Amino acid sequence: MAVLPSSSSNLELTISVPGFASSPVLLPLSSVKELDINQVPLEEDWMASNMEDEEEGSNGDPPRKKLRLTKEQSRLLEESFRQNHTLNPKESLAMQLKLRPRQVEVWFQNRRARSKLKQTEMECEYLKRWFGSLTEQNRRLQREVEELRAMKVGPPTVISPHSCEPLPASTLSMCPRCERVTSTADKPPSAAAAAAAAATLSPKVPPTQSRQPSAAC
DNA sequence: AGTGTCAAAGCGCTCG
DNA sequence: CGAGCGCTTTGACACT
Repeated sequence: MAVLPSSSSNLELTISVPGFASSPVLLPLSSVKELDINQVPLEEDWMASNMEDEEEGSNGDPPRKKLRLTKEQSRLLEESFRQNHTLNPKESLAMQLKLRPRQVEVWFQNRRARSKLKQTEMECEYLKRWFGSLTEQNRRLQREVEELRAMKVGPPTVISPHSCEPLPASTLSMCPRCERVTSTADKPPSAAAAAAAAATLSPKVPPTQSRQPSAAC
């Protein structure tokens, strides 16, 4: 994932749809809002409650206290996450934040999960839009076919320059650039043409803008 | 009361 | 075999 400078209140994400160059997208980070709402506890009080948590677990059913990270802790964690999505070395960061290494580890795990979730949501959103535009394009082409059928123009007789025989109408198509009738029977699709067709199908460019004049001529 | 968020825990998988 | 990680669930807390 690309790392770009961003403010601490933004969650940096990239979307990686197959065939697409990943593009960073900035999203609001909801956790910051929550931390703003909360009063930041005094360091000593907060640490005291943290250390109480550390003692738990020796006997059965210890009450699990909800930990709230301070603004500064969140900021440092986010900064560290932006530099590297995996945690290393965990002890030094934990010491810097006055947290247990396990807490820092868990934070990174959760942070990665949130990142992935956001990315999945964005991919889903993108695919929905893509599906919509493909549906629209399909509708347009269907209409075009109907119009052409309605014209009921007799098929032109085209003599192949190679075989000197009349070509079947089904093999003929109009080049949109030079507006000449070409035949697919004369020229079987090359590997390059197939690749170009695949490129048209793959979402490298917005689907509605991907129709280029064919390179038949 | 219902819902959303997020720290934390538990479990299984992979890898060196 | 242990460390590290992903995935899922749990529970505390805030907000409506």
